[in-house]
Amino acid sequence: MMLSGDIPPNQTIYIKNLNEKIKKEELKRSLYCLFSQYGRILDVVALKTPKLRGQAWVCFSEVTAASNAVRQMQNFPFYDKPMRIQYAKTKSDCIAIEEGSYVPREKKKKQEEKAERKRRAEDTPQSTVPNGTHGASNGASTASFRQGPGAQETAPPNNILFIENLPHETTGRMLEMLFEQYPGFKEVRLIEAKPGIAFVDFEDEVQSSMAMQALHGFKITPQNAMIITFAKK
DNA sequence: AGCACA
Repeated sequence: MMLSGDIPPNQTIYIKNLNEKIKKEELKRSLYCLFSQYGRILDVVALKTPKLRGQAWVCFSEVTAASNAVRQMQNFPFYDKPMRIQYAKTKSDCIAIEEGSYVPREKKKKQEEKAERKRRAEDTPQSTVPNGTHGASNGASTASFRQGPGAQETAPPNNILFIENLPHETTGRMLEMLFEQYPGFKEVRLIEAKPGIAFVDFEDEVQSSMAMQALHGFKITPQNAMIITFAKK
């Protein structure tokens, strides 16, 4: 049983059945946030051409990351549509470049060039992104991968985030100020019996993922970088 | 359904 459709493993995953109403830039950012839990992402490609809308490619630095993503995120409801994920059929340019094997592809035929010009016109300029994603970040917030390829217990996405390593003095209000700037925020729950941890609720897993990506590693004090994972179900 | 990187 090869459910992935007979495509051999690839560092890049191909995603289809994406919600076509989402603007390209937002889609790419959300995919980046959602998939960065599986490994380092080198590139996210999404086009809004008639032929390519509703699809995207996410390039990982490791095949194992791609494999985990294909399995664990299969059918994940993303903007109200289940993602269909396969390995990409070909090697991504960004991967080839990293390997030093990149050769610019053949010049396109006239036909295709015409189609491409047409696409430029249709790919209407998207209004600039409204939300303040780049709000809070101090130094250590971007990279969330300590473990190398190998041991990996990635919790499945959850609309509830689990926060650890908080200073015991942390108040609910402090955490609210950090998390409420992200769309879908509902509430912070401190655990009285267990100082240093908290749960933060979001409307859905996509939104919790965005906040996690943005705030993981955020230093509340120099000794207290927040550790954020999806809460266990 | 549809596999690109300009």
